[in-house]
Amino acid sequence: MARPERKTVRDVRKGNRGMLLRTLYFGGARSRHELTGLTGLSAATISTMTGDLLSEKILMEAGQVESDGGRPRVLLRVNPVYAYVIGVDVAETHVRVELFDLEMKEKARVDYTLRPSHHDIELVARRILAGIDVVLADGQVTSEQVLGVGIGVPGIVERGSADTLIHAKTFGWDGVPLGALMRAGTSLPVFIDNGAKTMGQAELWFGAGRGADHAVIVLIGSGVGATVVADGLAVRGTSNSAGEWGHTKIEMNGRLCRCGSRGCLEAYIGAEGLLARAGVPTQTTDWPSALGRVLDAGGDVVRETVTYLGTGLANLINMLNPERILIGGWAGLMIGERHLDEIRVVVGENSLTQPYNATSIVLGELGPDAVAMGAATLVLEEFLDTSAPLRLSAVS
Amino acid sequence: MARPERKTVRDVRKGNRGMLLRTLYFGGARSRHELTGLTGLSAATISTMTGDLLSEKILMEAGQVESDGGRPRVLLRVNPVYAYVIGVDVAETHVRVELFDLEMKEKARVDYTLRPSHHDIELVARRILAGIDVVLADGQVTSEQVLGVGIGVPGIVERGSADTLIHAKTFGWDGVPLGALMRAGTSLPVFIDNGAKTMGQAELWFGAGRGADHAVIVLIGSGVGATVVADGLAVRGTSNSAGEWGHTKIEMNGRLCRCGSRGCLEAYIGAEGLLARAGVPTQTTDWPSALGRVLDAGGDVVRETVTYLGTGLANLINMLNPERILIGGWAGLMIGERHLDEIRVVVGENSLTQPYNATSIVLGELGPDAVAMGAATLVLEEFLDTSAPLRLSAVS
DNA sequence: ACCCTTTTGTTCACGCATTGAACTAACATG
DNA sequence: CATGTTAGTTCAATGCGTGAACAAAAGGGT
Repeated sequence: MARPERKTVRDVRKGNRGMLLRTLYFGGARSRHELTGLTGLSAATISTMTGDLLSEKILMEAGQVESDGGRPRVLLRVNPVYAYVIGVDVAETHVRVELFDLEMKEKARVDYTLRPSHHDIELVARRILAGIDVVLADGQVTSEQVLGVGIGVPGIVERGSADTLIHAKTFGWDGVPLGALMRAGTSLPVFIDNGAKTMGQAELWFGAGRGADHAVIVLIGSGVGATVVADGLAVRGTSNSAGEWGHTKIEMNGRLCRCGSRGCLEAYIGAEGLLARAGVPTQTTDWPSALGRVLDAGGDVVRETVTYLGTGLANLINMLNPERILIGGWAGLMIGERHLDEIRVVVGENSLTQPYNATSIVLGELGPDAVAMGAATLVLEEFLDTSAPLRLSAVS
Repeated sequence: MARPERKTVRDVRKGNRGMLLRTLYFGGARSRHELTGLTGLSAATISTMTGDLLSEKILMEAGQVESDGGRPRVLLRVNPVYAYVIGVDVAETHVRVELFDLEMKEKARVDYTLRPSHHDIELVARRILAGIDVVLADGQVTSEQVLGVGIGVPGIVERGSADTLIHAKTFGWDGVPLGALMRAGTSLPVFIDNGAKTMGQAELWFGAGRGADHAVIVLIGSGVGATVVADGLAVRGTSNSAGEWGHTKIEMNGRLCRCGSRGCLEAYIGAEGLLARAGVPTQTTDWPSALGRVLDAGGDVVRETVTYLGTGLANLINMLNPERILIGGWAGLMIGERHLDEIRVVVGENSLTQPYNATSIVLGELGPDAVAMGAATLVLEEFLDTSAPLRLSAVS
């Protein structure tokens, strides 16, 4: 019963402005005339609004197109260097900070390796803050030109009213206030979310999920997670921990999972569980190449993996009726590249006809590097929604 | 990426009016002064808006309350007899048509029994149309006073752009155009949805789900279904068939389900599957009392049922992170009344700590009769959103 | 050169929305 | 009956989208 907020006339402008910006952002350069059709707004409104956006330098002209016999159309586009966004990927082995322009072209990047023992939150925060300074310097961008910083972290991100806390067992983080630590070190707006979700967001906006209103983006690495998108929006749940697909039970009294429970999907299709089932020692090996060998060898373990994965996806289809399912994550891509057709067959056998026929199952396009990009997307989303002008340079 | 629609100043009014109406509908009688606080709107706007609604007779005055020392507050409330809504429950054994006022008080009802062989769609449509006339006559309400008809049907309701089609295997319905048949027989607006979902809607609005923004309403009868609510809205999926929880696989190579697949949750916790597992012949017996005997007898079958149900709910919690889970349906209520505490324990063992602690698991309040009421709620929802005045009597 | 046609883009009066401030209404108290 | 207090209304100001009139920028024909 999420009741809507009070609205005033100014909200109308904000909403329409956001819509126009989104059309130009995702639809590419268009003339004012075309925009009337695409947005449903009148020519008058388009004129005044693009006028505003041009003088704010959020839009720019992008050449002309002749229009047989009449005045040529002036194309408008989002100015990719109006502002920049920063995305951060906090993973087990590294902290990566990337600077993007508005078109999500990478302008600079810096990596810090993390020793397995050193997941101290304050160290991580220091690395991020240092990384921000580095990419700004490398990219020759001032802090005032940056709309914000998005951070993808492992574990559950609890967005309390007061502060966002992070719970990540594997990092030894239990209610860690990363948001507060960031705000202490930078004045940039900070957005934090689970890394699997930021990757899902990236696939949804720029990868194989483009244009889908109902989708599930499934992430299979050593762990297993999912991003659920319903009506174009990510489903977050009441404490922002929706999407824990990996710990969904697929077998009663099944294999022991590292979460302590039994029969979790992750224990079968997660890279660690898969390798363990194949008898590969999971301590020292290079996981990706080990997994490659297991998959190429074939046999029962691989067949079972396909069955478990397909059944898990079938459950998602029955429950959520998505129009598209994306398989991502390094392990997911390795399995999918080799066995997508067989997976589709298993899914078909285990889901209802109606929703199965409405779904297409495809591989992710962005690869495992998209966590930082997805995190930056959180900032971009805010910008497109509010199209808030930059804090200082609004007047210039 | 559900892009927002173009908005104009009039949409602002529509939205705010809807919000005001909802606050009065769910919050009970309030004074104009209180409404300013509850809606966030200014006193001026509240004044003009309530003025409109009063003269349209959508609102009415509801007495005064003294306010120490000053002018007394005049209470306003939704006028329960401003208009009426009709709800229809199409089930295996009967078609039920009910007339409600705006407060969802039943004003009239009529039942038609359906012989198992007679699920001919045209017969059902004729029964519904006849039922509408009967309840209008019984309730002494004219057709002009009715906002619309909501219909809850079994199976999958496909809301195509052209027409809504219904697929219900057990009825032998495969793409049946109930919407078109209704429009041929009545000029009232018609809303059709799956019966499990209308019941979920009823629980969400008027039952144990009141006020929950993220909830799952689980329906266990002979079949098993679920309504997923995220951010206050039902998740429908891309072809409106989300929520098929019953055919989610909980066991690889498990029991054969009537859907043809193996290991479906429904095969374990659905009434039919449960009775079969207990060795009760499912042909002629009176299911509810048979189920009562099985449950009271206890033993392995009951313990297993609790385990399967609890695990299934745990999966929902991990995946969707709801703040509340409602167990409904006649069989669900029977199981829940006897074993809710044990179910909670199983759920706790099979779900992640964080989301488990955020969820409360409760029984439905409305009983299995709520399908028609939920269907009528579809009409009510439309009314509260648009607060469209009645088609003819708007001027009066 | 000049005018006409076509298409694109802008300006402006109008209607409709919310709002704060000034104002009126309705009570209790002494 | 005057005063204080709270509730509710009215009105000018401001903001927004829109249609209609208007301006701009081309090509084509004479």
